[in-house]
Amino acid sequence: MTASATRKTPTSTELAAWREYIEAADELKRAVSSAMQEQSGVSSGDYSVLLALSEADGHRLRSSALADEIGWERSRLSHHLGRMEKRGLVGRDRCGDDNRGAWIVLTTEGSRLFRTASAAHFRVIRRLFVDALDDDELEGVRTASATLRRHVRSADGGASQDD
Amino acid sequence: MTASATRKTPTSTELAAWREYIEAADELKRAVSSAMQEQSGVSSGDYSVLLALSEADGHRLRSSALADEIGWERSRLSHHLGRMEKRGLVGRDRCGDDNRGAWIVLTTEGSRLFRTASAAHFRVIRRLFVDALDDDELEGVRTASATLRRHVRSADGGASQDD
DNA sequence: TCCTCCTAGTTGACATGTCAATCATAAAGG
DNA sequence: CCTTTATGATTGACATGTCAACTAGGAGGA
Repeated sequence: MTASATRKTPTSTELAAWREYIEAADELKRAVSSAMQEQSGVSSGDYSVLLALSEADGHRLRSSALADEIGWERSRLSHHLGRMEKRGLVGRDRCGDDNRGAWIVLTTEGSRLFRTASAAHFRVIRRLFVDALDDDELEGVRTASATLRRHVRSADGGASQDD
Repeated sequence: MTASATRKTPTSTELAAWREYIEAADELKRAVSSAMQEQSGVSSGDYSVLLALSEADGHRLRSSALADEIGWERSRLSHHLGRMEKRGLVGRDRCGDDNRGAWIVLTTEGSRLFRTASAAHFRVIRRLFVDALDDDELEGVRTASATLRRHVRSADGGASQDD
């Protein structure tokens, strides 16, 4: 906001850092998804949903609570739940006191698959991510990521701080 | 590969780092895409393609060279080029010595849009990414990202080093 | 009651990605 | 030449995401 604000264009070093960063994240995400899919038949999206439901009270959540929990848009979740329901991983229970929606519940099959997928998830994260970095690097990545998230969230609300 | 190999499951600290990392990347990517789309009507995918073509000799590339350049699968690029062609951003020139494909060329409109989009791209990257980190953090992110990419690439080829 | 507004969630259209199959041309070998 | 095989690229089916529009039920007030 001060000295650097006079420069509109990132330096080539800064751009290179951006490019490394975003491509690394893409490649990692793709590799993790494909390994998880292959090892357990569960995508990262499926896994987020299953994890949130597993940790929820009674293995069930209202769809908007679930969306908040995993940080998804409602419509994205709605589409995804439809697909998971077709596969028998989740179901819906009518909710007495509010008929606008229902509880999203983990089915027996969903629980079973989640246990399998967790093991695969842990192996994959260890192999592709944790094993690549030492403790200091890992800590550096964690704090930088947290900083970036805070920054993006604050910039998004107050948008158009450009120029 | 040694001490840590006896542990199958990442520690909760390691998992937390993974989660911060991947969510930060997702949020950043989404924020950047949406800001670029809004400011210039060009998505990050479009931008990669336009950038590669702009830097190419004669503003043209064979489709597989372009795919290598930006690290995409062929079919992904093919679909994307189809959409960009419909919008008039790229075209195809028959290639004399090998009739299996064509040169992908930047149209005048494509060049024009690329210039606009570059300005937006720089502003957005600066605002959402570069401004969030100091020089040391940026350098840390760059090296950690490079390390991760190397690791993923080597693990992907030789896959299934699990257990 | 009934009108209005809010909230929960779904839907449809479309952009984007992946995978496997296919097509056309090139290159090699008889 | 004429098969066979390799290469460049597209296609179709389908998974996944986004956005805007819509449905339906709750809540408050005249």
